[in-house]
Amino acid sequence: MAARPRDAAPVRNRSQRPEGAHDLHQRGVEPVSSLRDPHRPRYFISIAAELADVHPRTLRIYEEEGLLCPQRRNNLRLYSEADIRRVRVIRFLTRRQGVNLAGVKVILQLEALGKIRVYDLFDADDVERFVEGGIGDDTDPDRREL
Amino acid sequence: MAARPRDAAPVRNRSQRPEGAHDLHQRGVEPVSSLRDPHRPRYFISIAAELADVHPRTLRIYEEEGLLCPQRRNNLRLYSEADIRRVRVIRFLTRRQGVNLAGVKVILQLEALGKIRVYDLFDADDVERFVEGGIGDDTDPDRREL
DNA sequence: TATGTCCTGACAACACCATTGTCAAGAGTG
DNA sequence: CACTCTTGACAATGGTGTTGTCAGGACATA
Repeated sequence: MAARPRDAAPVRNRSQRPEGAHDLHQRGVEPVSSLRDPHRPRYFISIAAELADVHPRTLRIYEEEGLLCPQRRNNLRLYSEADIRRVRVIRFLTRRQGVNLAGVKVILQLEALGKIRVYDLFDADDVERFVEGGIGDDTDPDRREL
Repeated sequence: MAARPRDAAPVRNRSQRPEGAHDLHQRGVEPVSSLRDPHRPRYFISIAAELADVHPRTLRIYEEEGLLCPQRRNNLRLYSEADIRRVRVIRFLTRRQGVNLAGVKVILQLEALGKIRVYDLFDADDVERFVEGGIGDDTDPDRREL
């Protein structure tokens, strides 16, 4: 494989983190909930892609499709942990359940309306494997099972 | 177009109707509800396909996918009006909303669980155009609007 | 007997979808 | 300067949904 092109399989670059991100990565320090606000925009697209296990190009497409709406700062997308979790739900529905994006939209709208919870629709362990796992604490969900 | 091959775009053949079907087609006779039991298996696959505006091959695939379960008599599929209505809902979700079959399964399961009604999720007129319309009285939904 | 329609299992064509890849040109940051 | 971001665009690949078609057999009807 040649030199890694731009937006290729993402590699974490700490310098990309917005203000405050470093604090969250001190090993063994459990962040106070005010630091772990799940809606706080904190990750650049390459990091969010890595945490969500999708391509940055895919995140841009999800936004175009109306599935995501990350905040902007100086026209840079900043993803929150809630955004990342949402992408993981989408990933669960598309990869694991084979639902296409049109179907995902319907299902997520039902969840937004409070009629369902994706968690309750499928095997909890199955959903958990896709959706939960390190975001703020940077552990890889698959690696956690080792 | 050459001679119509088997299972091609369906053409109604009255001889295919199971017992009792003729009674329902007397013009101007409003059937008693006991005749119009929506769960009564009454239509061969070619007629059901025509009424649902899909191909017989598609009905067989829906059955394979677990989306439909028509009754059998002497190993012949017999579809009820409820079956046909269900196919029309599937058609609405796939053609109109672009949802794939995996997504349709999730949505229909939610309806079966009583959590949602597909009718309430979308514009009622839109759903109506796809789902309602002559089944027992053999009017074509699109033709009704003329 | 002949015809029509059904059955299962199988392969295929075509249009569309989802994800990724790549590119150019520009902007911002260190 | 190097890196990463932005938008807009085109393309490759594997998968999906619908339809088409085939063979061989079963059943009903004329």
